Amino acid sequence: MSRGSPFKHAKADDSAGFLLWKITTLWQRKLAEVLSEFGITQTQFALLASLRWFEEQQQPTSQTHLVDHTKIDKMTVSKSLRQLEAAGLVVREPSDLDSRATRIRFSARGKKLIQKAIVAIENADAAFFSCLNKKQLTVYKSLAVLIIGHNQG
Amino acid sequence: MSRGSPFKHAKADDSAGFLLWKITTLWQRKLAEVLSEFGITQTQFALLASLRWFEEQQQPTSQTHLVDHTKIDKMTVSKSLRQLEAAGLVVREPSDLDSRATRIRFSARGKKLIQKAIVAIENADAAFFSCLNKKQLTVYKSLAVLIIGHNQG
DNA sequence: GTCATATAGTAAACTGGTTTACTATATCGC
DNA sequence: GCGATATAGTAAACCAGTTTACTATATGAC
Repeated sequence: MSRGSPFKHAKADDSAGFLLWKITTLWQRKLAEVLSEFGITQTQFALLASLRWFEEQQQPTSQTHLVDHTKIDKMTVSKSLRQLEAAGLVVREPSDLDSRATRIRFSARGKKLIQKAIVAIENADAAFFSCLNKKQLTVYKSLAVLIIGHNQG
Repeated sequence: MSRGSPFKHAKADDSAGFLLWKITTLWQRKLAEVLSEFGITQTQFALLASLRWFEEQQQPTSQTHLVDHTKIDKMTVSKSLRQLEAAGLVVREPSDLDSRATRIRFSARGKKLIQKAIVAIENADAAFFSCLNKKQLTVYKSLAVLIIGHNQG
């Protein structure tokens, strides 16, 4: 934690974790703002994006698949998918492979929405990091990959 | 968002925002784990750390000061401070400068706890970023500062 | 002084998400 | 097959934090 003003201005002598916290706050805010246009939360976005990935692989998708893939806890996944169903963005139906499981699919509306949402997020992303030039962005991302590798599992 | 597996492995061709989201998740998890030993949330930690900063400046601190400083919304600040008061970590008393305002101070226990918590967080921070050497860390932080500067206000 | 406006803080209702404890089905060892 | 164990999903209670709408005090214009 900075020995100077810990919250007002980002400084290079702030700890990495503190800078991370600030970036995150700003990024989350932007994310929430973009997603609110689509009427979905970050969690729901992650689930839909994950679902899209499974559908691209042509894999029938259960809630458990989404849990494993997104690392979102299963109760949250259960509730969020019911909300998404209520919003008409996904369809839930009993799996024919495993009668305990629920198969999740996009509705037509849901598929369209996630396409658009992903584009919007990509744009927001580009804008957020637009102060870095190509080289800096590459460096930033490679360091990020290092940190992630170091801290997961 | 990656065109490959979007959630399993961090890759340098993932978008910066997606990598940020992953790092953040990992960092928040670690943070929550460390803070749970002290029985406080991240929000409460931020408030206590901010309060410590004000007390170091020898400034009498109101809830509004904490709101401005931490950018946490005022209702959350109000509730969190009441919890912290109930936990015996801070003292709330009417301000003598402004009779609408509440002055916030550490209890002895609160002061001790935040010292220790800050050390614990600093250690967690060092461990989290320990895969970067000194130079890399400096680069990472300077890019972070750029990004923050670009995106706030 | 007094009226209009701004500020400090909060109650109540709500939201998103987690924890705990459970049901129902599947699978594995025998 | 059949009993033990694991897995898919959920209901209910709970928790942290936000939104909305409000009270009370302070401040500024006149």
